Amino acid sequence: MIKCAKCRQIDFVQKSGIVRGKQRYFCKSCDYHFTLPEAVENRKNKPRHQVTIVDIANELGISKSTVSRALRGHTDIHEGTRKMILDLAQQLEYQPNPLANALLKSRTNIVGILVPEFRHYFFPTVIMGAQEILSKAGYNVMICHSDESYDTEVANVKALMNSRVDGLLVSVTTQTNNVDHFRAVLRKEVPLVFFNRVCPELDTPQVIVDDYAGAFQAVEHLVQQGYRRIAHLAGPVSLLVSRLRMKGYLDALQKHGLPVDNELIIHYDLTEEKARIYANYLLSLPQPPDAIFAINDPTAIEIMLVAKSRGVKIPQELGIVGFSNDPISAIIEPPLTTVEQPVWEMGRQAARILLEQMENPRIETYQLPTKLVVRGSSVNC
Amino acid sequence: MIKCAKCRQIDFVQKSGIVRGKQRYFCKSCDYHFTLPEAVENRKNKPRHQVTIVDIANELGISKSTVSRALRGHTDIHEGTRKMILDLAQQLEYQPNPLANALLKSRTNIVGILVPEFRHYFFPTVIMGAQEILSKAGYNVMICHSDESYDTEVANVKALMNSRVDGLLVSVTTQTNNVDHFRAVLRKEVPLVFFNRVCPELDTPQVIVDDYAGAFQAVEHLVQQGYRRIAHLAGPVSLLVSRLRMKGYLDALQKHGLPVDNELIIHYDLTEEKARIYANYLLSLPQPPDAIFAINDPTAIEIMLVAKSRGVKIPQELGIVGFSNDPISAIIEPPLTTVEQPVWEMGRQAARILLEQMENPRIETYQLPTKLVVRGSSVNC
DNA sequence: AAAACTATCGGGAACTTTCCCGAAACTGGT
DNA sequence: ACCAGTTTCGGGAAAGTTCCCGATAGTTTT
Repeated sequence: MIKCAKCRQIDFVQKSGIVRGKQRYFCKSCDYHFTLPEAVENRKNKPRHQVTIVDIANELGISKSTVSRALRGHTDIHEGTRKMILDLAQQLEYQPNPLANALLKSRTNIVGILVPEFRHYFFPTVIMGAQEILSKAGYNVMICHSDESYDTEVANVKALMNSRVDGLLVSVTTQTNNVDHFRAVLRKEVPLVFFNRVCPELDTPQVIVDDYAGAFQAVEHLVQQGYRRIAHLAGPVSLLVSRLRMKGYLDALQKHGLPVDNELIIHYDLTEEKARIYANYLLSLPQPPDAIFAINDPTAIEIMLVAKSRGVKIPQELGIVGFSNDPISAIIEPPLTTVEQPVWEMGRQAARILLEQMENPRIETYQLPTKLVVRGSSVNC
Repeated sequence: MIKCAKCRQIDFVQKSGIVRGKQRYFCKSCDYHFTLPEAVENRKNKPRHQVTIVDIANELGISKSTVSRALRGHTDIHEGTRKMILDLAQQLEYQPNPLANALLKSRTNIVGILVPEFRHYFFPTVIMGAQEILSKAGYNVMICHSDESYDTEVANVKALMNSRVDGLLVSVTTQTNNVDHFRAVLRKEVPLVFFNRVCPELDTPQVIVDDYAGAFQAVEHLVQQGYRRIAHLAGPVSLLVSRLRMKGYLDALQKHGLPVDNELIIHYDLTEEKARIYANYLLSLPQPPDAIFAINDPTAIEIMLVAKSRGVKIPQELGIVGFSNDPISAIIEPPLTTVEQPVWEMGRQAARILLEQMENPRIETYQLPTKLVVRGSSVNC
């Protein structure tokens, strides 16, 4: 009843157990185990055949090597053959499969970008700048945001690395104190460039703006406008930006012989709620400040809103200066004095450095200029 | 002097041309062509060996199939062996190569998101919502922005498809009239979901908000506040959102017996410059409007700025209502009345539908609710 | 006309993983 | 000891490219 799959005889075939639910047989004659082949209809529903290089080769009766060479623009090929191949490729709408290429060369042509947040003007704009350069260079971009959470950042770095990105552009969270996950990236020799919120303790390029000079100018401007009791709502100490702007603030005070009052210096985590809380705190001090230098524009704007709600007049009773020239700062009433930084250019620059890093690794810190933009929130006339 | 690579004799060897810069030889004895092997140091500098499944197999003296099964949590394997493999994998920090998997299964676990711009609150927020759902489902996200350019959009779709994304989340540009590039996506059976700026002519799911009701309420609110000559600065006719909000505007006017003045209806391309130009145009009309319903918040804000610069008082001389409740609209002075839409939720919803689409394709339009948020810019008391 | 080249092409390994299916090594029961 | 049945493992194809290198046919040189 059962024919041996090999010798086609039926006499020596006997049952021999069950494998994966299917009856197995054994032919004593040819000493051969086998199971009955399934109906072919169970052929696994392929997703839809893609036209490949082999299809072209078969169609033309040549080898896939030749097709590959033609498509890659290699020299080692006859002009006629190349034309033939190119024409057919076009006709069949051949699209090379980047996955195969990536597997072979172990490079994906994808760059990962990791930012802490996405809600304000700053990071989306940096990303656009970076994307401009990267897509020109033939790279795709994979964007993650860590939502200011250290754990998410670690997870994202892992996910990006697992996706085998060819490089990483990163701005860390306010919580990032441990940088082991970035060390792992460097250990695997994946190019890594930090921007804005950088990691100076790591031996890899960093792109920042001249935070010190910007902060210094901002505070000096406040002094020149006659403000004397200038507070600073700063970012977390973990961030280099915070420390640099802080130093600019302190040095400007010192230059003009103003005392440093620790009561007026607050580090916070850059969340909206905390900004409001500390703004309220500052304004309800027995001796409240007559001006506040904020770590960035969103912070400055929260301060303005709090001041307004308390009936504190800007700039008469309170001067305010922010940092980064978010478009919103020109719109708000009164318009916000702020330190302009080339945001878009920062993305471009970071991308360029990343690309260069892939060719010839070099560790350097790049600094972009800042410029004070004076508006109504600080002109005490 | 030259030994034949085959027979090891030297007598019959003679030169036989040059291939790729290297001297080639021919052995008459064994009828064999050969070149001298290069020094091995030229071995191509591999990027750094990745630990693979084969490394584990070799280390343990078992086959790669077994390792694969163990790692994939297959049942067909001895508990002891599995533990051994898992332990070694952990020790070697084995990371499966998603590229090989992608090539084999032809799915990348990447979803492409394509938006027209990136500068305002809306799209980044939608993206965050989508990302939340998608990353939970194990997908990475590749983001492109077309910068409101049709050509860039086409190029981006092509790039994304070429990267073999498993699905696409799209909001089209203001210029998009031809949708052949999306038809190509559908033809390749790649799941595609539109959101916000949708393509109703394509048979694929669309996620929108109740634009009609939102617009209707907004305009009705203006009427109830006593405004009688209400203009509408609308988006391009190509976008469904524009048409729906327009219909809401018209119907609200009609319901309250107000005439429709075509002079007061302007379609524009959503750029800042044009917004300013048309705002100025409206306000310098012989019979200027006493209120403007703007297609979205950025437009409304441009109008406010223009009005301010012309000394037009808001809301006394000009009522303004926007659409989408951009956070900036609560901050600006006076605060902007606007139609709130669940932006974050729109991203989540679009992502969920895309995921469902991958399992069982179904064409449907999903509508999220809107809600009027009344603020100072329209309360004419 | 042999020798020395050149231009062009083909074969097959390699990249890493999954999956199919056959096979060996057990387990118990007779 | 023999057999049915089960558990566990290995071999090898497949996915789509690129690249190395050997091979062939035609062309020029001596």
